[in-house]
Amino acid sequence: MATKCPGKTREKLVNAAMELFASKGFDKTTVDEIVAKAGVAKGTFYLYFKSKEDLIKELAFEVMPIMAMPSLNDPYITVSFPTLESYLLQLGKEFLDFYSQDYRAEIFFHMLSVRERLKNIDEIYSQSCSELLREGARRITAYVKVGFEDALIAFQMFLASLMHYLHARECLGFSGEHYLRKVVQAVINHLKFSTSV
Amino acid sequence: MATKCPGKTREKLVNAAMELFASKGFDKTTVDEIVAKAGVAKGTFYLYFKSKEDLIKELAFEVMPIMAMPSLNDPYITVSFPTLESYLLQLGKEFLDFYSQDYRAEIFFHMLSVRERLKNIDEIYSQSCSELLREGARRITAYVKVGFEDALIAFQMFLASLMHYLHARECLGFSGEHYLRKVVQAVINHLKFSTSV
Amino acid sequence: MATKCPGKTREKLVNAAMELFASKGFDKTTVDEIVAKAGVAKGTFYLYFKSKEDLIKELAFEVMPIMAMPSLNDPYITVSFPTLESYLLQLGKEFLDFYSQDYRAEIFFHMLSVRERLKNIDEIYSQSCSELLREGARRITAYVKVGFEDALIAFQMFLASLMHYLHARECLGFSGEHYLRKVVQAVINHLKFSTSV
Amino acid sequence: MATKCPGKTREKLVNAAMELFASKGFDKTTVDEIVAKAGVAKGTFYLYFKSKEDLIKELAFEVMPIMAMPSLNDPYITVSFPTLESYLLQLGKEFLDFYSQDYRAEIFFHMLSVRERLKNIDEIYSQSCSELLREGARRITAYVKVGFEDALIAFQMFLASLMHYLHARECLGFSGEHYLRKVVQAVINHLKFSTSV
DNA sequence: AATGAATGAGGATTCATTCAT
DNA sequence: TATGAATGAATCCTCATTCAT
Repeated sequence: MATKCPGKTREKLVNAAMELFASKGFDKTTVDEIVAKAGVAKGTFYLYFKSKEDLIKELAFEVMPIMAMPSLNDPYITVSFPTLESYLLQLGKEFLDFYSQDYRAEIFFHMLSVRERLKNIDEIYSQSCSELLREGARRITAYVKVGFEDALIAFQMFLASLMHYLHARECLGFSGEHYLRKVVQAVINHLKFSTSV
Repeated sequence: MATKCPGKTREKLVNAAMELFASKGFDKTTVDEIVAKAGVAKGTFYLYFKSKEDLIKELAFEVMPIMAMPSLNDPYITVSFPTLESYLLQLGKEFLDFYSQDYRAEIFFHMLSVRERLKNIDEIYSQSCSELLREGARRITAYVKVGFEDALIAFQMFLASLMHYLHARECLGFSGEHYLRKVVQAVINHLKFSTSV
Repeated sequence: MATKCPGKTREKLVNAAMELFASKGFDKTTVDEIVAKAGVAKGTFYLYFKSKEDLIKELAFEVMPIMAMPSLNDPYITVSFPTLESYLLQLGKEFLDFYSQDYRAEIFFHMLSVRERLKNIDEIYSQSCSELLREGARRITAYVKVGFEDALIAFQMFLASLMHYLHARECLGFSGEHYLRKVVQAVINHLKFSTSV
Repeated sequence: MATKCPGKTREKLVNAAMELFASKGFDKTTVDEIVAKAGVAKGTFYLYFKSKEDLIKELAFEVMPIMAMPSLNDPYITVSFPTLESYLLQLGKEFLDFYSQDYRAEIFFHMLSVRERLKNIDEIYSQSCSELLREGARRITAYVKVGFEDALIAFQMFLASLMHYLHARECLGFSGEHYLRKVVQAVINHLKFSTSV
């Protein structure tokens, strides 16, 4: 009954919850299940979280799309990725890899659906989404001569397509990589047009 | 206490549920609330639906994206819309109008998030999504000389962008119409490239 | 499982709760115990009461001192009880009889102690206590020529003594009847003095 | 984190508990709250008290009516207070002053209501109440020529009236002093009668 | 003496579903 | 068809107490 690894209890709870939320949804996952999976007692949960909903906030940030694209914040990126194409491929790969851990996609869609009810989550999402889009657009303008608005639309379409793929995979029949290449190509094509015009 | 308009009970229940699901989510909406809003007795609910989940299936189909684009199935459409651009603008307008009734978008995202758990819904979604994408691609090929796969990607990006707009609206700051024009333009640009190559 | 006596469920719950609250106190009595004693299912409790505290309000009024003295509101009382002494003896007897059902006294003292926390109960008590004192004083003035304030004090002392007896019984060693006679005599004595002056 | 003033921990706990019990009642006050208010750790509580109930006993005695009337045990009192009237006024003043610290009255009523359940408290109360009444009666007989039983009744009525005032204050509308004078007068009046007869 | 993380039995409340009328 | 009282399993959360440090 003693603590095997001190200080890890919170982490154990978060991980257990993550997996359960992914497979069953927030509302259907019980605190009982979380603590059972984490291997701690019921009361322990409430030492670390005020309530079940409190835990949700903890998870919300971790599955946001902005967390899925670390290269978006790497300042030396233009060096490693000389072309926009290679850069977008990198971002796309990161995104698909990140969400290939099923529970992340599940939780993220859950976020979207409960946004209305949970103000905290709504704020986290709105803010991180804005940041993501703006940063993405800024990066594009570093590669190609295009207006910010066009870059924004381009990046949003890129992001939207990746996101849509997460739940339309089986309807499309393409592999992630193939799909990604096609989408990047489409974005590039479109941008070429915007710049040449 | 007698039914004023016989035969409308089921409809009243469906409408009540729709609104409640949209604002509170499936799991948080109780049968009590549904019957209260519908103005019928508790037991009556079970005359029309085997269970709460049974009702969900009823609603699932109604908020699917395929229902949002009636023009996709209109056989005479190429007449009214001579160009791909005008056609996509029409589809996009229909889509945004359809989901401008907030509860539809809410319920749809809810669908996505519970798909894993509710096999029925998963099937409905997969099937209708496939149909939608394929029909959209087919239509594109009627306008421009492009391979089916490219048309599929193009249409999926179009659809994905519209869908993403539903929850990224406030992060973008564009009006629906402006955004739509930009997205259609991007798709067209890309397709021009694909065909010319 | 069928209802033996329709419409009595609420009453059964109230009675069961009354007895349990008396012997264990509000906080220590569980809803489980109440429904077990009432012979209904757990959920049934919440059909009739919003919460456990809601039930308390129901009981609060029933154990108030004003309920213990029905003769206080009988308009023909001066006929049956020609002297103040006989009238006070009657009121006192009613009071002691009422609270001889132990649970009433227990619940009443509980009320006093939770008054601060439960605004509803505080209001019920304050109002019913005012009414009781004022009516008692009015009755006294019908028997003897005395100012209202003196009558009020006299009646309050009478009431206070009876109430104190409920928890000081074993410290005094008198029987209820003997005690009552003494108290009534004291009140009468005092009033005689007030009037003669 | 070290104790600034060693040996004061127990006292800090008692004081914290006193305030909390007064405002929330025993059952609703948690050990968590007590230690938080006292500024010590959870485990420390159990160094000083076997259990929460153990602490209650500690407090019970401190709020008993007998503690409210120190002059009752002063052997030189007949010197300072030559008349019964002046003596009762003194006792009454002490009583009202003592319980004017609200939490004492609150806790005392709480005691009364949990007496049934907590044998320890019941014993403390019974004993201290007996002592109080007997001592009060004895004092009265030192002033006036009256039988012990009559003195007992008189003192009990005096005490009961004061106690009743603690929760009927707002129903009466008198100031404490005015009320006290009236009650003392009534007791004196009654005793005059008893002796003259 | 002091700490505070961990415990787990216990209690309030919810809600989908049934069924006698 | 329609009703709504009754059900009870399921779930969230509390809190007194322990114990290794």
